Amino acid sequence: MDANSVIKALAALAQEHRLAVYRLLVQAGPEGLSAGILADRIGVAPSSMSFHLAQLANAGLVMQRRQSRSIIYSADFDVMNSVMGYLTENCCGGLSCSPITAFFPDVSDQREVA
Amino acid sequence: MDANSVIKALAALAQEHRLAVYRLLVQAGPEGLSAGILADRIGVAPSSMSFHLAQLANAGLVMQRRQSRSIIYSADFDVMNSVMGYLTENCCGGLSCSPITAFFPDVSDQREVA
DNA sequence: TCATCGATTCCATATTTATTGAAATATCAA
DNA sequence: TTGATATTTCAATAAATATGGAATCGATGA
Repeated sequence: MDANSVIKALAALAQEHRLAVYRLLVQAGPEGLSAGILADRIGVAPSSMSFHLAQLANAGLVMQRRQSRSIIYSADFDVMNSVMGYLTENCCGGLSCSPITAFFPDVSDQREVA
Repeated sequence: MDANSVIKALAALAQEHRLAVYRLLVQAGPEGLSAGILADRIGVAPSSMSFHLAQLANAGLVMQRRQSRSIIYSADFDVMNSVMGYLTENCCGGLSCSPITAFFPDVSDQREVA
């Protein structure tokens, strides 16, 4: 994965609402969530949500499919996978930064988005 | 680690020059590199480099120490470690996105910064 | 067909970010 | 002290980002 793609993905996630959206989509699994539901849950105008979803899609972090009138978004793990690989490879000392040493969940942070 | 800290770290890395700086500092190890050397290597004005280093420092990704007239920056892996943990925990399906499946280096990308 | 619903695009605006020259600060050496 | 060096801060500017109302597009059902 090239640096440009990594930057696009990091920039997509480096925003309060988009990070929250991505977390919701990860939770939601393959079924995904519609743009409208996401706008409601996050609390932004539909047009703003479209803007943010476009960024996530442009970074390759989410997939979209039409289902009747709704457009359903779902997390696509491929890019996230590559980003994690890039960071591990290029931005970690090779010793730390591994999820093995950081895997324990921060329970206090579990409900802050929904 | 709270979402805000993650966002700050991701935003710090989601910029061409800053990502390049961080990679250089990871390569450089604990000895680090001075602000001037970094400005030269990256190819930006000293004041621009100060701006970017301030963002990395504010995100907690780098440490600084004065050594004579120079200020030496070095990578601090703690925050990166936490970010990796947060992403693994909250933004990955729990199945993929693990460095175990993405660990193999992209050799073609090794020299693009330096 | 027509009204409606869900989502996006367009537009205007406000905010944030990035950039660099110039000035200010800190250190050192003569 | 004076001058040179390294870095940051300040100021001005340009560019990118985020926001939401209004208009538009697509799909559905009566």
